[in-house]
Amino acid sequence: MLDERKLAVLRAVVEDFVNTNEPVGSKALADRHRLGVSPATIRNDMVALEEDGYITQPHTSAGRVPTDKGYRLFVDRLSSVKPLSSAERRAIESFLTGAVDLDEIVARTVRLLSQLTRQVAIVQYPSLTRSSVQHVELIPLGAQRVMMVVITNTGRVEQRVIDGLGETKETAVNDLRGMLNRAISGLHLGEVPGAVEDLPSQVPPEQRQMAVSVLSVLLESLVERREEKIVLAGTANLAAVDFTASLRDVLEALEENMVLIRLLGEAKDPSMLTVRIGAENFHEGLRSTSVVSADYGVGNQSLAKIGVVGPTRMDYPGTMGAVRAVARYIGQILAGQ
Amino acid sequence: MLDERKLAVLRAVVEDFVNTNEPVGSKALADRHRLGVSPATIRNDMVALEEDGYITQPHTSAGRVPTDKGYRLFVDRLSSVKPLSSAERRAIESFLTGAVDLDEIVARTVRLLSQLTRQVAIVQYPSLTRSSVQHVELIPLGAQRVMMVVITNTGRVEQRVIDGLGETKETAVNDLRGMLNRAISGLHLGEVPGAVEDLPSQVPPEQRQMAVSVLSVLLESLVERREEKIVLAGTANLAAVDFTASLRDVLEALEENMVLIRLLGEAKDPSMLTVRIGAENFHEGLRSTSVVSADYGVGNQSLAKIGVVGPTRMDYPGTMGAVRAVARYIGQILAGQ
DNA sequence: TCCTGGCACTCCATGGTCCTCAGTGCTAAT
DNA sequence: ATTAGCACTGAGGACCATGGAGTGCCAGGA
Repeated sequence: MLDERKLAVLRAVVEDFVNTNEPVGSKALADRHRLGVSPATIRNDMVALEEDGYITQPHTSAGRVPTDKGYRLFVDRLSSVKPLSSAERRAIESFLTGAVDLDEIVARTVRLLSQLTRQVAIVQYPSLTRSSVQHVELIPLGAQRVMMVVITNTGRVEQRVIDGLGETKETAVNDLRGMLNRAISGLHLGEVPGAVEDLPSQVPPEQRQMAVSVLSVLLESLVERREEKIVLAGTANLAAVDFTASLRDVLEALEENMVLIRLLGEAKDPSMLTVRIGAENFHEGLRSTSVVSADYGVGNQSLAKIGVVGPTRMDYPGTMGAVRAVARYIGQILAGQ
Repeated sequence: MLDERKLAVLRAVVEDFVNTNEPVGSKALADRHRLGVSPATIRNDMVALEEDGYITQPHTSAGRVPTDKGYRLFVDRLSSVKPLSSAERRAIESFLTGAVDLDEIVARTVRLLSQLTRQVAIVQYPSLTRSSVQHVELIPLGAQRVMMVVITNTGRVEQRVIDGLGETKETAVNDLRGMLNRAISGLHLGEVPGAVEDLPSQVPPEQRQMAVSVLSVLLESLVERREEKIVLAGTANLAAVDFTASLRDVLEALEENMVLIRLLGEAKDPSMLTVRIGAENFHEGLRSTSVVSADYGVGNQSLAKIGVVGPTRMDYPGTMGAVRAVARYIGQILAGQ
């Protein structure tokens, strides 16, 4: 069983290993931390911790290194999220003020987060799923084509060119625009398909083909691509880390949008910090990394996630603090927009 | 002076070094290439080449390695751009067909280029500078705000929310939209500032403030941010390379948008391939990389650039071939849109 | 005059040996 | 239960010898 002191030893091992990146021995522990016992006692505790799988030795006659399970216990029970320093708070404010549009908010956020944590930061664009339609615009481009622009209440804009409509009259486009907006503005995106279902039957037959084309593109753009956009920054910070897996594998994983989406997607409890450690990640190339992620949104409505990817050997309290703070801050910015 | 044979030796040194990543010696050269002379003769030529600074020895009793100057001569006079294999041509076609909008074209292009070259690819969005206004749309968002969408003939869409207009009437917005489109659609972006100069004087005084706000945002979005968007892919390919500079420096440089823009921007002769080798790059962190870049556009109008960043020790003919082919292909796609 | 074979030389890379030392597990004493 | 003491282990660094790839130079040959 793990008594108080063994837990203290584990905490000390994690902290020292994160700092030094070297296996930590019993003597070093006794020196640096006030555990009140001798190295020999610590050694006994270490044997117990090793038997339970929380720490391991790279080889005999080396110090101990935390296992994934050890980090997990550390995160769950032995550490608390570290609040940001006031300097860091100021950095956040100065970084995010003055962003003119959603693209810029996201771009700045991801850079900010990577600089705060000195790791790779990931930011997902606000999801379309939970947002609602603010306005749909149809803009004739020449005689054959129409551009559709959908604006959501989260500031996100989707645009598409719709082609091959045959001859389209300006007035017909205007009619359709009006009809569309009456039908769906203010609705949540999930409600859009139902709301437009019987729209084609309401337009004059000679315009029906155009209406159908426009609607199919509309549905496609809202439903199919909804979680797609993700931005990342700070890959340079990976160069400093020596991974057990190859750096190449990690970089490759990070270039796959689908991987990133799943990585952020697997949070259990929304509005909470989620930490996935080492082998808890589904992706092969990320077995030696940890992911700290959080939801952001306005009010208690979650719009999307942000996260940080780094070596399992990371400063969890600090990283968690930064992720949480940035997530909250984005929420405020978006609410203010 | 450099006679034919010395040039042949230099070419052989570059080719072998690119293949093997090891200093190449006189004997190996004589074996692998049909130079028709003995190793001793090659050695003499190498001494000459070294005196002129085209190759160098990592240490005595090692083979020779090309210098930046050597690569430069190789690129300028000793190699020709390698046409793509038919498999590669097919890859390009299948990769780019089916892209629905500009974002997707760019995203696919950059992945394609990085896969073809196995290096880091950079793609710049079509510049606004040389494109012309297709349509300007003003969309009221609630009573106080207006969204402006500018669509260019290259498929690029800029959008901005304009805030703090006070009470804006729907009809006033419509009037302004019509006036704007009459004034600037079809114009090159460079001509826009002149064309809208006296527009405020033409609107009724009570709407003048709104008009001024909208115009200032319009000019700002077109002029100030024009070259900003750049996308990159394939950083994982850097992991395989051992740089003399640190990998971190290279990754950091590649995360700076401004650096990338300058990197692509410094082409001398548009519509041609540009190669910058090693120290020819202005940026510290990129001293051990080479950049191959090219313009793309429709007709003979250059819209923006694409490029590849890799180690100076790269397959120049192959990389140049891929960059040129992809640049041409994007041109076609954009023209067809 | 240019090329080539021969030769002595240089220096890196490889691998073996030895040694140090941090850290361990175990035992006996407190 | 804790601790001091001690023998043991294995990684890593220093040192050295060796092999070999590659060189520069020179003298002889086309």
